[in-house]
Amino acid sequence: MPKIVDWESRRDEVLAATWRVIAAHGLAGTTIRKIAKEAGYSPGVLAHYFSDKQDILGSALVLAHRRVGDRMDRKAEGRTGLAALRLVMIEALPLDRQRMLEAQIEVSFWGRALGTPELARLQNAEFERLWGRLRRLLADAASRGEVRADLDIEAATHRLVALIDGLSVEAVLYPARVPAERQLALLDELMDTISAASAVPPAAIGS
Amino acid sequence: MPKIVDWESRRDEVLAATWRVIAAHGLAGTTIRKIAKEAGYSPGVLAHYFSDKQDILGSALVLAHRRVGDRMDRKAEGRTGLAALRLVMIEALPLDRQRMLEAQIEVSFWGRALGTPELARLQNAEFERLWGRLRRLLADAASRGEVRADLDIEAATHRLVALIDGLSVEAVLYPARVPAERQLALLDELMDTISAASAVPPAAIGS
Amino acid sequence: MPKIVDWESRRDEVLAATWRVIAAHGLAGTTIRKIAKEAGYSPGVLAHYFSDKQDILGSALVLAHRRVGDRMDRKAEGRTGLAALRLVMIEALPLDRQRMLEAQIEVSFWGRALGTPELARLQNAEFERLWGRLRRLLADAASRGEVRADLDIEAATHRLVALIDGLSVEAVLYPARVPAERQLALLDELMDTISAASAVPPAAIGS
Amino acid sequence: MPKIVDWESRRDEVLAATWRVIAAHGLAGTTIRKIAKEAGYSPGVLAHYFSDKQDILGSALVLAHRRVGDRMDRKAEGRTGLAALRLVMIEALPLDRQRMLEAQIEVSFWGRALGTPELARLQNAEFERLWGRLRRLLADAASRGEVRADLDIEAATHRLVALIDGLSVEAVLYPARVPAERQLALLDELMDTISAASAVPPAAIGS
DNA sequence: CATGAATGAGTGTTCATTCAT
DNA sequence: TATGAATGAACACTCATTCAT
Repeated sequence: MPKIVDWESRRDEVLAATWRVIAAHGLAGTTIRKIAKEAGYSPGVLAHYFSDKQDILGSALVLAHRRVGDRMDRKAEGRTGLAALRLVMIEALPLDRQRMLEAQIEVSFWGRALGTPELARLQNAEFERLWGRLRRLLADAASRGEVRADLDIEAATHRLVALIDGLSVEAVLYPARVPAERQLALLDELMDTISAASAVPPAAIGS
Repeated sequence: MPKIVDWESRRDEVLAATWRVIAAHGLAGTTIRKIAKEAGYSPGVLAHYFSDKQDILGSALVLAHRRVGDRMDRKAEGRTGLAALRLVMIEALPLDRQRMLEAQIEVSFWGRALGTPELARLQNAEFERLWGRLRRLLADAASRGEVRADLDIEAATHRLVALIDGLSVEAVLYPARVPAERQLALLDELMDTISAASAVPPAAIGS
Repeated sequence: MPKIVDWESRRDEVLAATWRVIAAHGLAGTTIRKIAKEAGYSPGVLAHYFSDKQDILGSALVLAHRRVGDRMDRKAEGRTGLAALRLVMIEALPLDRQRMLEAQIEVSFWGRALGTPELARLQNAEFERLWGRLRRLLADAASRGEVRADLDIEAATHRLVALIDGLSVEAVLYPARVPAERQLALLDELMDTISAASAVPPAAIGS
Repeated sequence: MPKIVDWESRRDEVLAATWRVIAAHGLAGTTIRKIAKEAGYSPGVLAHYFSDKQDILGSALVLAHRRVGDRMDRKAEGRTGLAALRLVMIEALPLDRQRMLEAQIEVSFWGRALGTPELARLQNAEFERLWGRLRRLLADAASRGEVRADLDIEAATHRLVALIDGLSVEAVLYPARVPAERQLALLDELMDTISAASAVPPAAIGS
């Protein structure tokens, strides 16, 4: 009678350990042995839950994204339009320890995509989900008349995503330069240029 | 009468080969053997020009930055204020093949900083230079009355830098999503929110 | 139920293989690959039992000394004074195959000390142990009135140690010149000059 | 018209540099580059004076021996028997800086013999010369009636050689334990057991 | 299921040697 | 004759992966 283990929770446990190792040693310094040690298991056990190292790393990235996505869902629940968008954006910015860790994971994987097509595809799909989520929120806000009438939703989505990505890498590399207040200021500035409530004349922006 | 080689140009030759290897195989897949092969030498030669692999990689990053900086100098020469700033920004964005390669180099190194404090310090210093250059240009523009009277120069610098970083990583990972026109549109939008010529009432933005 | 290995005995197994490789190829020709092959393992295994090559070599030297020391303990057990001293000396001289191997190990490491301070320290500590053991035995013999009343114990200890070292290197380099009988003759001559019982007329020495 | 260089003196210059490198870095840390640098030449020039590294090292050892031999010749000139023997022995013991350097060279090469048959043969020949020199001096002393009538000249030679070798290695590894006075004391003790004049009462030895 | 011993390919690096200049 | 650039093999070491227990 084999021991019954909670497959999913065991996997998540290992993946969370993977996050910590990546944050501490970088992706290049992340070995299966370090992950196993951090998780409290023997190196060989990972083979039961993952096919290989690539699987572990990819899964760690996906899980991190899912955690962020879940938080976004919870925070935006019951809200709509720009109000929901702002809360979603806040979950994506490296504003506290947890989100800082997520940014470290994220940035670590970016450079890996160049030599690992499989990972590049994965990142593309993940990126697509974030992009789609933001675009949907913007479209929702537009349908509610919350945004400037002439807003280019694709371009606006791009501005949001670029802000997340830009601030993420800066927070990882130069944390002192990216305090939470600055991040919120840049976010709100951006939201203002989107908002219909802004006194900004349409013709002056995005032309 | 020994064979005389141009030390500097030989180094640059190897570093350019390093760029190509990084772009093709990623930083993790960049080995000294591949660099030597790409440069057309035997693995041992690199020891003549560099102390170790870290030296090669760090030098490759610094040289890439210097190339960008030199182009910025040339393009901005004889110009001032926002006009100079725009030309400088254009050299930093992944708008063509060359600048795309530079973005690939840049993004590849970001993830490496976490496990390599030495590299993190180097990146900090390089980042500081870009940040300082942009801030100086903004201050120059301000002194010429080209920017909004109430502009927070630090925050505006940050928006510029975040745009560069955000678009860089996106261009590397999802090139189809970041065509040159989109990049220029986002840049000009940002320039507009900075410019005094903008009809945007000061109170409406960045408050 | 993982495969259980006797850590200590596996280490000793590798170290004994190291001895054989050193004796056959010299310390300069001793590579991790040769050691692994001689021990019957793949090169990578050694990393499980030793931190690095220095660790292997140092441990091989220490183990060789411990083997000699253990034999000395066994042989001298229940004996005292000069009788014990003589048996101890015999274990240190390259009188048979096993002790010849030990001499080869020993001599191989001497030259290594110059460029390896860490190893020099180790050798100093080991030398100290042999010196102390011989001095204690001499002091014991003195307390039993077995040695000449005016014997300088430090100098006498030195003569014993110098004999071991001198004969060791000669046995390694010119084995034909250092047969067992010659070694025993030199040892007994030396013991005679120490012994109080030495009724040996001057003329009888060296015969 | 080619530049005329003094072949021999250029070789000796390189070999003296080799001694210094060996003393400073050990034989294992002695590279052709270090030797060339220490001698003030470029690495490639050594190929003009030596066939390969082995040639350099072997020649360095032989030259060191010749230097010692020359000193012995000079010191013993005009002397005979035990008086000459004592002066010769003194040149072989690590009594001052120069002879200490020679001991370092010597000891460094001992361990190398095991993996380098060619070097072992060389050392055998060199050893033979020292052995022969000492034996001749002893035989001369015997013919002059200076030694004990029943002295075994071979065995006595061996005691002399073993003293040199034993003290040499100890001086290299544990210099503090082998001060000049101790070396001279051990030498004179040994000379006493050889000398016919030795009216030394047993009790006086070792004081 | 879990272990951790074992594998072996691949890495950065060093170095004696060669050779065009 | 002298240079030092270039070669390429060998080294110690790391690590993902496999597998007997």
